[in-house]
Amino acid sequence: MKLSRQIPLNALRVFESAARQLSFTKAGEELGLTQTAVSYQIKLLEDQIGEPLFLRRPRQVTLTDAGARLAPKMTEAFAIMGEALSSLKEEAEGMLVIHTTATFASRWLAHHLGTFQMENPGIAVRLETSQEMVDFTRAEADVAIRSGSGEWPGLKSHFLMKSDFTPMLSPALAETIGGVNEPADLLKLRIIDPGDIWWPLWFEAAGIADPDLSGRPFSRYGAQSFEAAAAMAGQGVAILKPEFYADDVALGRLIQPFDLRATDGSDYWLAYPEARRHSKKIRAFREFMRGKMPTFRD
Amino acid sequence: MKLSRQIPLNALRVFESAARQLSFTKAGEELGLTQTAVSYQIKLLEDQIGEPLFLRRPRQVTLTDAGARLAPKMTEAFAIMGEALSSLKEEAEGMLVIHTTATFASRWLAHHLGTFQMENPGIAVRLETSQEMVDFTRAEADVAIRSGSGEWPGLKSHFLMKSDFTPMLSPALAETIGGVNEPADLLKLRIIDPGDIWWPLWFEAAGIADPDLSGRPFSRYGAQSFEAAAAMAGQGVAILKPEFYADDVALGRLIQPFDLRATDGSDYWLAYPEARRHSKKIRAFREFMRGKMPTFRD
DNA sequence: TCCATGCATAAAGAGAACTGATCCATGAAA
DNA sequence: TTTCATGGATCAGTTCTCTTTATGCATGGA
Repeated sequence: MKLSRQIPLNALRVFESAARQLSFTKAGEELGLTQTAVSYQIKLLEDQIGEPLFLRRPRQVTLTDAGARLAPKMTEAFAIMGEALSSLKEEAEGMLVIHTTATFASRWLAHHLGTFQMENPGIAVRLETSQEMVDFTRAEADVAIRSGSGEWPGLKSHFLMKSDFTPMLSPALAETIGGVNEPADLLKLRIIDPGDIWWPLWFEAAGIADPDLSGRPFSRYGAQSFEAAAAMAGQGVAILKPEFYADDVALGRLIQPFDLRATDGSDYWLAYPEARRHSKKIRAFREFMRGKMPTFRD
Repeated sequence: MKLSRQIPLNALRVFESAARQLSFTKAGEELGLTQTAVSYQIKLLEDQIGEPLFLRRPRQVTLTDAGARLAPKMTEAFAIMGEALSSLKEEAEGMLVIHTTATFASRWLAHHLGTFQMENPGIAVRLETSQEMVDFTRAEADVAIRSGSGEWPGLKSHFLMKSDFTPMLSPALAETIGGVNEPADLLKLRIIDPGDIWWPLWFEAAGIADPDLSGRPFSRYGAQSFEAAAAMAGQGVAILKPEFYADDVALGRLIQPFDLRATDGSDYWLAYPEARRHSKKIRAFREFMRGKMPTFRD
């Protein structure tokens, strides 16, 4: 059975307007309908109720007792709906939930989010971090910043930057072997997380096809930011995305001995559901990222 | 523009049910829809709002923040509507407005309406009397009892009884001329309202083709019940519908000297708008009339 | 691993809803 | 009085929303 058969909601909506204005024509104007449609809906409702709601007098309609009782209730009910709906839209536009990795959050967003909030005082930001790409149908998320291929079905994604990496270490540690001058020098030092697949990728790019990392003291940190902290503490060489550690280089806590970077093929992307690309808050964040990321692409 | 574009009322209705039960399938059952339809409507609403309302988790859905804020408001609004609508139906069914002539009201309804109200304690009766046939689109009326042809467009009408008439007078008046034995005797008496077109019709039926009524003392009462009162007071002979005065005959206040009745072609009918024939109160009144009127016809 | 549950998606069809044209009644203005 | 303007009703035609059937997918439990 059609839903509209049970409670003729559209007819009630039309009735509410017509009762408020005591005119079918005006109701039509208010609702963007023709007078014909209003007449049709009112009759529909009257048939459903089994009672006339309007008395048709020439050049004006008036409410019957029944209509007069019904009208204020309908006005009230539709007011509640309208308010709930519009306040929902407002609130929804005021809260931006960003999902990203712990590393990107701490190393990049932390530095730039303040600017976004200055520019968008009406938008509160909530940051969620996780290792996996967020599923927008299962979690409350507006946008995600992730490394990957940029191919996610149903999502619109914008290229942010290449996810390439290079060895980094503390200046003091480099000094212990008289400076790091060529890639092979790194093998004289402790490698932080030698199981990381980035290491063989980088060494291969550096011309050292098959470095023996297997026998080395093994310590898995799992998150780049922890590895970076270990490197800054002089505990070894870490392989990091230099974009994230520009500050630490500037402050002398880390050095990047080689310009050479390697990549594992996955880049950083901004992604959000295709259907929500016109949302105000999403547009605001997208434009903010475009301004902050020189390599941003649509 | 379609009305449903502005506020997707049907989608909200579906959302309300789904949010209350946290299940699309159950919502479908409650509303008499398939799960597919529910899914479609929810998506429609989410697109309209620009914000997901449900989180789809395996084997169950849960409300997002936005959904949780919206749901109680919708439940409230729909409750108001539902209550207003059902109380309207109850009230509407509890008040029966009968339009009829003053004569029918005082001479027939007055005697029988008590029975109707005993049988239908939930229905209050309001009686409106007027000379003209009521226009159901312009006046608050549920049923009308009228004499006429029974042909009223848009109205369902039931034959009640023939609208035939015969002379009636007080026994005392009849005695003054030694009893009324043949129609011509009536011409010896004062005729109440000799201008009434019923008189020539009846005399013609009685075989007196062209009685001279023109020179008689003229008094126009206009309503049958006033003429009847005058006849009972012995002021003359009135031409009346005997069905209305059976009581007065039984009490000896009036006599009907001849069985002969004449008719002007119009009968008594019960009428109401075709579209409202299934209304409970109208059905109740129709069945009541059927029981009280031996000549009632569908 | 297999089955039951619950939602999503696609395609197609029904019919509700809307429109445009026209008609009618009435009150006001000429 | 006649004419005009206003406001609804009616009718037929059309659009497109909504619904259904069929199917797929993911997950939790047996």
